[in-house]
Amino acid sequence: MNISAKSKYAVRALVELAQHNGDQPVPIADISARKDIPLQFLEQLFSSLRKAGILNSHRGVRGGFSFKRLPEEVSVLDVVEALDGSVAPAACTVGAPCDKKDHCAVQDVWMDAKTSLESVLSAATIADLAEKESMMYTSTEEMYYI
Amino acid sequence: MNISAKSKYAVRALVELAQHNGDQPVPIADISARKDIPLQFLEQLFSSLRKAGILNSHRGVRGGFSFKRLPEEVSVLDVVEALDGSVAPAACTVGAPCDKKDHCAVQDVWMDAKTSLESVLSAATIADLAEKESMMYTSTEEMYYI
DNA sequence: CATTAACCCGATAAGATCTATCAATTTTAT
DNA sequence: ATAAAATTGATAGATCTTATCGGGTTAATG
Repeated sequence: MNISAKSKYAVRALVELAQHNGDQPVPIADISARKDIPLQFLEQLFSSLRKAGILNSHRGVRGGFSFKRLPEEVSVLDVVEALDGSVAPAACTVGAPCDKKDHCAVQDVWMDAKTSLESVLSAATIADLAEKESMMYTSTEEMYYI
Repeated sequence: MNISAKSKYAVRALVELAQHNGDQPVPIADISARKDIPLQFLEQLFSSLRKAGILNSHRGVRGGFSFKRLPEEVSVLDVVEALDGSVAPAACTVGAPCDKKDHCAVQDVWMDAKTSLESVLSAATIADLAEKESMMYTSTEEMYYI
């Protein structure tokens, strides 16, 4: 059970984007530098997120990316599904043919796992995470100024 | 997010073993044939399950495998952890060092996912599944005898 | 209108992991 | 003795993941 580096990078990058969300699009080079994510890899990810309808892109000088959907309405599940596909832990839970010899009670367990994962990951939005991290940052900074 | 074929094979195999659980150990060749699992691959899996304290092995003629812990007390999580390790979807949730630049709210999400998965997978025992499948089998058979 | 910042796209390489098989050995009931 | 069965270590083959490369396109700006 693993969430790919793609999804982990992407969630961190989107949180960063949400924190810098003004009227200007943000170039991926900025995000790459701040979050220490390989630039060309991040390009691939954001390209997928654009195709998934989560981001807008703007080409040319002063271009970059911005949210197409509000960060409040983009969940971690949306990101993971856009980049890695379903979180189903077994193909038989998403329609793939199962070994017919099984009168398969096991499938129910994988299905429960899937449902449970979806529930957790859809509960967390990018906006939530951005706000949480801003608060963490603030309180950490305060440590130095007591 | 994927559960390996190893774990899926193993759970199915253990359900089969639970259904045949008498005083005699069951050879893996039988289980392999009934569940259509590659024999030598299954050997590896059962060897791991033995090392994990879930199964007993008996060598020689009339040998085979039997449960060391009762099927009622072996959860799907136990099996998955024995074969694939932790179900943690991100290394940072199990002690691996995280990128220090992050004031990381994202980690909480992966941690919730892990907890939720563990909860679902530990709720299902091999004995539960064996019983369910026996009932399914019975009712399917009845279909033919109406 | 030339320059440059930035995204776009397809290919591919490097590495890791997963799945499976092979060959040889050891144990033990009969 | 023989045969049934687990044990062990090596390794092949396939697939997936993680990047990187190299060129292309778009558009703001002076």
